[in-house]
Amino acid sequence: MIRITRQSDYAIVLLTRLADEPAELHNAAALAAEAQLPLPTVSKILKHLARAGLLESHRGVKGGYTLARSPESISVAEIISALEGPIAVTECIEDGPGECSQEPFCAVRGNWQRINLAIRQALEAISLAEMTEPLERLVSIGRRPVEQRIEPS
Amino acid sequence: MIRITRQSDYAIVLLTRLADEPAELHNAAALAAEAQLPLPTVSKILKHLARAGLLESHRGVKGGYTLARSPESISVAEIISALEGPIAVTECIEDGPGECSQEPFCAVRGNWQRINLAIRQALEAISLAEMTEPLERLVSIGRRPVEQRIEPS
DNA sequence: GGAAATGGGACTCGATTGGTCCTGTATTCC
DNA sequence: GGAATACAGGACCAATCGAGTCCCATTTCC
Repeated sequence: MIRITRQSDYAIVLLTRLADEPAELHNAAALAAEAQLPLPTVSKILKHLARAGLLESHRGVKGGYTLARSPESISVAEIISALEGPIAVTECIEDGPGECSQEPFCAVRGNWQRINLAIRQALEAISLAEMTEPLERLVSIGRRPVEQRIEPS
Repeated sequence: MIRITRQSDYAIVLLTRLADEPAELHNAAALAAEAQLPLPTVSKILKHLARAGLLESHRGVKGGYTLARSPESISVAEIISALEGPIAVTECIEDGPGECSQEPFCAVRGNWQRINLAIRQALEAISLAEMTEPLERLVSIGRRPVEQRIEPS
């Protein structure tokens, strides 16, 4: 269904909370309460984000998480990749060349790669900072990918 | 994983075969053999495409399928929608306003709608005809969505 | 040393998808 | 007119995947 997982969706919601107060440490319990999501799930997501390098974690009492980088430099594509692995619209794209038995007969694989690239670039062009902004300022979502996509790859 | 279903993938492969010989009737068995896919699965996919109006079917001996429209006028987005329903990156987008209990607190829903729109437009901009073309001619995949996406919606 | 927090898994349950099969209906050909 | 062929529509099963929970180890602060 061209669907991201619910966890990626949650992740973005949680990260926007962290982006609101970048200087402070937020622990999993507080974030879960704020976002009205179950604690174990929130905890799991935060762990993944920390392992991917998007969050810095601090253990122990008074521990918690902060953004590892500025919200402007974190893209939606990175967040999704952190939880779901590389962005690949079709199985054959993720598997890489040679894994699909149909490949010799398949006339469309290369074109899927192009589509996949277009989607990935669209997601890379949107920063976490933009996701926190109200809608009016977000016309750039429609525009930003343009420059990147025009140049041949 | 931002993944389309395998059936949508198959559908595009099958449709490219139909697009190669638009004037002739192709039955399910022949298409299955050409694409090296199991007949029941191919048959199911073709039925869905026919019901969605992308294929015209002819029953009886010597029956089969043809494209209902020219390959240029069928978009990848239509094909995916025919098999998977409307393109919606997140649950809350598909459900429509009011269905998500988090909605009053959710600051990012509107932004997801924008992202979803960008992806949908990228898929709408690619025609079945383009999927059949060799890679060199496909720089347009990277360029086509631009004009549509710039205009405010 | 105890409490509180993250780190890293294993595990279960449910939904979705992939795939098959069966019955009915329309069409063609003999 | 009957038989063969091919689509229409859905029921059905199995496998996979995602969501969510739980447990235990490790670190840090008081």
